[in-house]
Amino acid sequence: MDKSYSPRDIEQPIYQKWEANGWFKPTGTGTPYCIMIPPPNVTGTLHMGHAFQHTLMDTLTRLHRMDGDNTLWQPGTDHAGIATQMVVERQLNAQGKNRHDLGREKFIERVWEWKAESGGTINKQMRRLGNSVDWERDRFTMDEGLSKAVTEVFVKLHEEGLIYRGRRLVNWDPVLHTALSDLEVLSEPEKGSLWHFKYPLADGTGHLVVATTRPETMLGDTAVAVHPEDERYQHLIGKQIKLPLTDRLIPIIADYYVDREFGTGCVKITPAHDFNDYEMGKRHDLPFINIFDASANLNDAVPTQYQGLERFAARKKIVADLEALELVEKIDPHTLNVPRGDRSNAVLEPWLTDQWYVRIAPLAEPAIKCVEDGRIKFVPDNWSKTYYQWMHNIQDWCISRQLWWGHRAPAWYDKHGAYYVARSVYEAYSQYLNAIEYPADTLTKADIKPSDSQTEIEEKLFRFTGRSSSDFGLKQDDDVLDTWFSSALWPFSTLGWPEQTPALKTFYPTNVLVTGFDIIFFWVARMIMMGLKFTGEVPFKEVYITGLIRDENGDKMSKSKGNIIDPLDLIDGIDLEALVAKRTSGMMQPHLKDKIEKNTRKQFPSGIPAYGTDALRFTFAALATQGRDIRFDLGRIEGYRNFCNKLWNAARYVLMNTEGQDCGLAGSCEYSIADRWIRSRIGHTVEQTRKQFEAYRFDLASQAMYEFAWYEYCDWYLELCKPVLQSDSSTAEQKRGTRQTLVQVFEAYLRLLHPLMPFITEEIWQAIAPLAGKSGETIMLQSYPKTVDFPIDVAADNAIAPIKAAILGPRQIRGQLDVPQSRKITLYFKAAQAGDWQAIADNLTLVVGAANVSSIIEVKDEASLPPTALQVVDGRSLYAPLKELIDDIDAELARIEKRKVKTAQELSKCENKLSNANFVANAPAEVVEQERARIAAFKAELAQFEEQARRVATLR
RNA sequence: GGGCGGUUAGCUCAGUGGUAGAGCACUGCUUUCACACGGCAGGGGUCACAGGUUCAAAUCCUGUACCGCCCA
Repeated sequence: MDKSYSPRDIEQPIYQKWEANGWFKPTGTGTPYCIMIPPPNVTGTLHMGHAFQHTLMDTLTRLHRMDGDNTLWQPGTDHAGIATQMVVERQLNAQGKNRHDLGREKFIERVWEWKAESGGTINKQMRRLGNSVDWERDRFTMDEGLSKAVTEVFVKLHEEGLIYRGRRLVNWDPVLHTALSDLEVLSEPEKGSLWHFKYPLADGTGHLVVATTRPETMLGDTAVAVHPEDERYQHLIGKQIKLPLTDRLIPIIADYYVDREFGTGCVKITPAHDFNDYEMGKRHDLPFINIFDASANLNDAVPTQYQGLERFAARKKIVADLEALELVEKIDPHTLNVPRGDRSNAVLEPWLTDQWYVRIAPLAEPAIKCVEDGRIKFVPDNWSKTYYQWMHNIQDWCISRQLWWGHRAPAWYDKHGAYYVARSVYEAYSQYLNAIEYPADTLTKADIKPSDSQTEIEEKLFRFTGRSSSDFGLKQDDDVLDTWFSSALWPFSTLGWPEQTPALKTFYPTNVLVTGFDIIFFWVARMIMMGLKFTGEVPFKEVYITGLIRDENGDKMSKSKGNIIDPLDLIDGIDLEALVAKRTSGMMQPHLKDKIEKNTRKQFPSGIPAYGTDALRFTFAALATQGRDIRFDLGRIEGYRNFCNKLWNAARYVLMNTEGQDCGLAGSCEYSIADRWIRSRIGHTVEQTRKQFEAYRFDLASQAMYEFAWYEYCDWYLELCKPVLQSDSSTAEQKRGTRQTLVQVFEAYLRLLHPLMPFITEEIWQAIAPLAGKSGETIMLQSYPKTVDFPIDVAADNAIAPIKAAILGPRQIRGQLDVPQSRKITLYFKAAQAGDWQAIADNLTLVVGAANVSSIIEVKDEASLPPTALQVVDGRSLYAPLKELIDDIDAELARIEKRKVKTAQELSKCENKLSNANFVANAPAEVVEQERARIAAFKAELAQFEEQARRVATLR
């Protein structure tokens, strides 16, 4: 092994070997275990959140694979309708073109080209992250198979009346010219105004005052509403208003929906441009006057002087015109929720259109039930409440989008606007002919086959019937479906549904979904609904909800904030200039550039060093607490990079002491107490790690592994090995026992750690495994360690305590008296319990070597000691002759005093507890006993310090 | 308005009834035989606040304050 740890050199060759050997594929034997990747946007890149979740998924995947399961981690990407279309349109804009210049077909070709160009980025990133997905099963939501699933689901839902076409208000994006679902609307409070307008009564008896936040919609008003019990307006109900700026008369109606407290208590009603007014319009049978076109400019339903005006220009003009008519009573500042599109950020308009909807209530009910009855479990469990709350208030889902990129709705229209939802154009024609009572065998007679393209079908049909396209042709719906509609089918469509494939039978329902809480509604809930509907089973048994990765200030990472960190930059490192360039290029809001540059230079004055994949992965695991927000700070990853370095060097040490030597593979071995102890500890660590992984506590699992490696194996065991291995007095059996333990424990530990840190463990394992008698091409297919492999050894755990005390005592004395650790001293040891001295005596070489003392002497009577420094460790007293340490008596006295104060504090805490009669009476006996024992120990310690102080003082 | 979460060391966070913890940062010592990306020793916290339950509360309950997220 190289002298220094260099992740850059080891990681990618290892990954290539794994992939080339096909080791990521399910083995075909064992219990099936499957995780579906949440498909990222095919043209995007993986951000920190992806890298985080992928780490957790890969860890679970590797763990189960090593545990013998038939393991599949299913990869893939989605087509991200709006996002992708926007990117390609922007590319066209840069060339001074738009999508309409190209036409639909050419435009879609362009998108596919762009997908081919950029689509590899994510897969490349995943390989760098070590993700062990089955690449041969890579899927894309627009693949033929997955598209077939989309069509099948659409047709079936339509057949059952669960998909319908409806004309109603939708959230319309006037910039992107498409409808959006409720979830894609972001409402934020924004500063605006509340305009108070006088609306004259038609009978000339005066006016009333309406308050509105959207003056421009007044041209579409078809009523004014008051609360039915509002005493102020009783006399007006039923009268007519002469709507200013128009010639219309509109009624004054009464409706309980009106909030008497808001504004004047009179509300203008614009049924075609407000969701609440829409409902009221239906209740009162009001006209729906649509005053906007698709870009939210005023259309020809308004008086000529306003036609063609952009909506906010219209607002200004209308207010000005009303002012001229002295119909504006007042304008108050007002904060209102403004709905904006999550992609375009444009202010959305409620707009009357025809769209496809999924009737959601019948799907939601079983989806709620399967969480209630535990067939699906959220981890942490709290998230089920979020899920319920949304599911109980769920609205029908608008699934059509007026885009070009996506799955086109499988519906065909005839010239009368009647539509035929069908699995193919052939089926559509067949339905159509049937609907218009054309002879049923026309298609067959015209020699039309189900596999024919639309062009072929129509050519043959028109030739056969002698009719024309304009008269007889069908036209497919222009709309595409919400990307989430196809994502909702992901757990079964990727496995081959609607075919009953072996993969589907084996891996569905999948085991766990790992995702962020931000897409519980978008995705998780919809997968559950669709999974239950079309397979009769839940799509996954558990949903592990991760926190969201934020920057060091707790802010969400986003391109516009310029605080994004590319996971690959943490792996490879990046210099400051490149980082600044990356963060400030291709910005949507160029005016933020200076600020972003300044912040970046401040936060990373010398760029980002290379930490390697393993350190990054370990950091993610350590940060995977149950909290909702995860602040990513470089200090953490640096610490875990150091951990990698520690492991690397520990491996070098182990190899230096075992390579080419007898590691006891054949001959007999004698285990030292340290050997037995570390075997017991790795067993304990295996148990903890398995338990925490089981509970998705990646943070606690990583902590258990970190602590074992650093604090037990490196800090203690490697040190305790040295005396045995270096001493001439230890026997061959003893040396073999220690060498064997060194390699066996380390080898097991590498397997334990492998799912989290795949690369460094593989690299080291290749060198260590043969010495431990293990063979195999790769660590990733070895068995995951089991607790029974290293049973707990209570006797060894007990015996190591006095040994540790004998080593810590002199170390602490030297440290506290500022004496170099290298100075050899005589050590006096006073036992705390039976067996203490025996443990020391049995391991004299070990202790003398590790403690760096010249000799250890058992103390029976303190009076016989020379003047010494005292340290109490874990109840055991350790003395070292002062003359071997220092000349300064006061230094030792001061040190003793400090220890004394600490002990006295602890003692008084315990005494307070025990002096409470209720405590003694009510607390469990063992707790009381424990307190009593602690008091005794503290008292003994205090007495020793006092005696010590007295004796040392006499030296003055 | 409804729902959910947070407040523990300088910073980032573990810790669900019984001796307050980790990483980073900080201080001193240590560059010799795995590792200075190291070792050893050490300093630092009335666990947001107020009540309550309990022999015992960071932990359970109630309320308050502040911060945050989701939904309407």
